[in-house]
Amino acid sequence: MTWSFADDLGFLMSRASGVVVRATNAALAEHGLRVRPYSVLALAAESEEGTSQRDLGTVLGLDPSQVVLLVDELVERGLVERRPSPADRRTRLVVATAEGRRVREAARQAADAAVEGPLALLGDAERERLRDMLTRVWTAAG
Amino acid sequence: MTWSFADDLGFLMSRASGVVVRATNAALAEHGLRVRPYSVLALAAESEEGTSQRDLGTVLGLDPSQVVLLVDELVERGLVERRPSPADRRTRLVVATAEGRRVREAARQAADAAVEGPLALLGDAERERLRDMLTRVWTAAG
DNA sequence: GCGTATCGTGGAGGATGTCAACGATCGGGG
DNA sequence: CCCCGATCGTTGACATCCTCCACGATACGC
Repeated sequence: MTWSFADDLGFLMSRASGVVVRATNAALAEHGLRVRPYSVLALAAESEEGTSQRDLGTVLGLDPSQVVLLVDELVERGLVERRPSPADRRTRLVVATAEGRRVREAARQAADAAVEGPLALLGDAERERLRDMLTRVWTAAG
Repeated sequence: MTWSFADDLGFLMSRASGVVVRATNAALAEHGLRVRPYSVLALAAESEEGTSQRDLGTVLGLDPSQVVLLVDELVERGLVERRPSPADRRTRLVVATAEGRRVREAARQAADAAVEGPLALLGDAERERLRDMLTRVWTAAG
């Protein structure tokens, strides 16, 4: 049986991303994380000096008000900390703690492994093409 | 500037589908619809006899309890109606009204046009490949 | 017939997205 | 040097959306 939606790109992208997100969430649950807090933690751990909350929001496509809550949660659990920026007293730099970096690394491996399920039917070259196309869709919208 | 997320397929799929969904919602707003109610309406309009709410849920990946509310909303606006099934008194067939079919057609054209923005950078052959890959991701998760 | 499964419905709770407002701070133009 | 508009973080409100659980009504297999 085939429906009009089976060839609708918007529908397919929603369903596929839902599948991947759910698989990732299930894997992250062992580490007490979900996709959103994990992405904040991972991005904060990318730089030694830390990342401003505004930058976290822009890169991850999150409203600043959501970043506050996510960072609050991570601070609560000792995975990141807020530091004053030496250059701008308005901004607060979010930097991962040693514990945060450990958790992030373990979570990353779990997430990568979990995603292999849904992506099993895609070869390396295909994934590369998929990455390329999705990036173009993303950037075409500013 | 490039981050670790820029090549994460899960992240890209979420962002890209978000872009498409937002563009679609904006286009559907002129017709007083959003993506979810629209998809229910469209699927109901696919068959003359109507579609059971359970089937709507399974096909669209929605919880049955959500389908109830979405159908309620569409009934309220006279776009669909619930009919008893001749074969099973438990199921209620959701069938689009004449008005519902008109709205659905207009909404479809608006949605198709809106999606051309984000997908502008993809050629026809690429869209076909994208469809194929996303379908495999979707079905790989059963 | 009787037990089990299914359909629609209702309700709870959490997660997510969007928007408006506000104090504190920065930066630039006069 | 001072003021004004812009920016950063934060809070609050609100709508959407997802995931469960429970229930009455009905169907179906044994």
